[in-house]
Amino acid sequence: MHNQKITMLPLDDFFKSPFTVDNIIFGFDQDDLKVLLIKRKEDPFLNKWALPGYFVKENENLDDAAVRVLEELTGLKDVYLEQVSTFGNIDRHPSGRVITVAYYSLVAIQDYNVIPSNIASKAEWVKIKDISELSFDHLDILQSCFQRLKRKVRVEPIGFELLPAKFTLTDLQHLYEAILEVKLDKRNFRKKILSMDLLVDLEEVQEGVAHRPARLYKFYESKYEEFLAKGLVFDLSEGKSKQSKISRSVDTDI
Amino acid sequence: MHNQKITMLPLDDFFKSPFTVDNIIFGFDQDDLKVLLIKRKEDPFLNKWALPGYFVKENENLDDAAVRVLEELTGLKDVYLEQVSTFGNIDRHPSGRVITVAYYSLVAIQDYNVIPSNIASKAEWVKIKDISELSFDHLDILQSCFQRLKRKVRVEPIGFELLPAKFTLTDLQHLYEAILEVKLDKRNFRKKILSMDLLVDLEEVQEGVAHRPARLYKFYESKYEEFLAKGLVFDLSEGKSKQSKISRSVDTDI
DNA sequence: TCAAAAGTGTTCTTATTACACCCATGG
DNA sequence: CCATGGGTGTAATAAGAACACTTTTGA
Repeated sequence: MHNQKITMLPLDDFFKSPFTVDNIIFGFDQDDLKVLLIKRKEDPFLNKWALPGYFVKENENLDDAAVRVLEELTGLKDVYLEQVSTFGNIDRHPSGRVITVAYYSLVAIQDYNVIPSNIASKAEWVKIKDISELSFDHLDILQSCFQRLKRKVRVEPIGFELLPAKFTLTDLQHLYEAILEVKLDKRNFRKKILSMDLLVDLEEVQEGVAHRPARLYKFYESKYEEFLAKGLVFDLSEGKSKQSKISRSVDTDI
Repeated sequence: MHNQKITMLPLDDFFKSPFTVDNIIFGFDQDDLKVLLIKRKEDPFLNKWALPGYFVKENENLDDAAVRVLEELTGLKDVYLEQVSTFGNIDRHPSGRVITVAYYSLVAIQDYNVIPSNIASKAEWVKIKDISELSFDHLDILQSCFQRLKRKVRVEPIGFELLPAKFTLTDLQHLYEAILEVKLDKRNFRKKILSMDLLVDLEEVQEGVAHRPARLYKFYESKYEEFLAKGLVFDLSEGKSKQSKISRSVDTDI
């Protein structure tokens, strides 16, 4: 205790790096899973597509930076972001070493109005299957977050965030199919999802469709949150492996 | 393209932080899950217990830094480390802002010889349930990694890393019970684990125990790796919720 | 011979899978 | 009246849960 000042090394003795946050915002639109991208108007990667991300400030927690940067570049506000992982290879940024922390989120595309600004000349929802190239190591980051989403979908209910307030069972099935990249059986899907007591039948139907109109549902909010908190395993994929095992997740974070 | 030099901002214009890696090394010993801790011989937190972690160097990838720092502080070599998450709140380090990336690993305690050095005056395996206080925000980091381990155990086989080469079914059951913090039914546990074709009966028994000696098993390596790669759900806990659903994981990383 | 842990099966219940036809609407 | 997607049930199989007694060893 008496020599505290003597043994403490100043932080300036250590290597310091700039660091950024990058956001992967997933949205679902019709039958496609999409990601929000910006077109850069700054070098490096001028005029190239990238994830909306930028530098963290000195007096800003990482999580706060992710929220701020997302809003500055795309206009998206009040989005819940979850940290996924950190990319810190020495050569990942052409201008020098930059460490980046990746965050992800799920949003309903129709609820947000995208306004590009700051270093973004454009901000657009792009189908995930059409993305083959991105700035920096953003394609790796996207892959990593997509893996996380696929995993998460099996352990938590997902959809509230990605679907409009009223949706059909087919919409929900298509969402699961898009994320899991599988085909599901309509009857089994419905049986399972309805047995969970997670949906409320709105006693309304679609209008103006050229076929029998589908019933509309919404999520039963308190039940949805209970499932989120308890983290019940919630696998809707089928025909996989005969070695499947019953599972339950206790944890909240994935 | 013509004005690339003009629009590119130098990285020095942005805030730079020192950053560290912290390692959570889980081990299993008898019936207890343990974590490798060091006693610090440097301020801040002089003489306090902490996770083995230190600053990253300029020309070092994050993953490489985690491996190096672990060896320097505890003598553990050739340990596979997996990134868990990054802690970057502005006030997490008393000397100023330091961002830390947490890594975790599972090892068989008896396979490693712990040698404290560098800023570690001691390095010891400590029972997880006996840890109530750690330096910095290391208790939060530990909690976060323990959650991850609990999740992982349900989605991948675990044990190869934590158990000695030869073990009994009861050892394996106790490992699962320690991680999941539940009691399992002996018959159901054995039925399930043996049906997976993951273990090899060594046709040997324990020696020198004051009770009927148990058979010894080892992991069937190629099968084990196949399970790791395919990520089959592998839940051995019971008596949880009537809402359990059959699940399968496709992803490798957790 | 006693204490301690090993080892072993069955029954009941619940969840998953596979699968095909009629219905309601707009054009 | 036709094309389009909506909506529905059952039977067979597989997996999980609950549960108690006998065996083997060393002390």
